[in-house]
Amino acid sequence: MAKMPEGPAILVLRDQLMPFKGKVVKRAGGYEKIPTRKLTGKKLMEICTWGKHLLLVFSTATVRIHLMLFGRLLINERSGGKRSFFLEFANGEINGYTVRAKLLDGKPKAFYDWRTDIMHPDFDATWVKGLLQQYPDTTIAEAMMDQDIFTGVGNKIRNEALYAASIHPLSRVGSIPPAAISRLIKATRNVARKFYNNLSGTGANEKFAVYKKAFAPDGSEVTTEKIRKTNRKIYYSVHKQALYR
DNA sequence: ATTCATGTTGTGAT
DNA sequence: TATCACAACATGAA
Repeated sequence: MAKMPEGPAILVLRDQLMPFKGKVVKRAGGYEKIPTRKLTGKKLMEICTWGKHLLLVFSTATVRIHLMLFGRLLINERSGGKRSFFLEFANGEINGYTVRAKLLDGKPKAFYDWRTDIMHPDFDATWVKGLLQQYPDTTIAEAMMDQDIFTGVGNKIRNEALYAASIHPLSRVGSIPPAAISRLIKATRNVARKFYNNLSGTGANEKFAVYKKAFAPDGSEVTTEKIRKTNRKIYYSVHKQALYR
């Protein structure tokens, strides 16, 4: 399985892990500094996600897995190198390479709010809109990468959603008309859903409007810019995306 | 050999 | 004290 760090990809991962739901851990380990011994003999009660976090829920604790930029989670398969986190069951194994793992003391409900998770049924557009209002001077490009506002959004979804909503990434949040904000939130969920469908279906997601493109679908030129602050690139069409400042 | 990439956290300077 | 810019980390493909 390829690297797949944005929200939709993590949800696909969850789907693929379902055969292990309800199964008992035979052996757990990895070089991540968490007490994996505690997991031996425990039943994997539930598997869920919060944005880019993959959550393995046990009766008294939850393992939070994050793939960062390079992480891979292989199912019933191993590759070279040491596993940073793994679980072995009677019916197969989950092998994490360069994934981060952390043990949370308790159930996910105690830690997470799904109103901001773009992949979750509890997503609440009004709530997210309210959160955005707290950052009027921030650029929308930056706000979209904030996992406490747009949980699960990564660089691909951000750029594609801004294009779909016709908003320039360097627009100031406070200057964007409310209707355009609503459009953006809707577009974000649409883009994410499409990514999820593509990944579930073909296992790949390679179709982009502006991300890493030279020209947008409408024929206009795509501008690429590296934001120094975050060291990430934005891709946008000056022609199509309105700048609010 | 070098550069770049779907990400986050910690540190030192201001 | 708070904020900000950058370093650090980890891997594989081009």
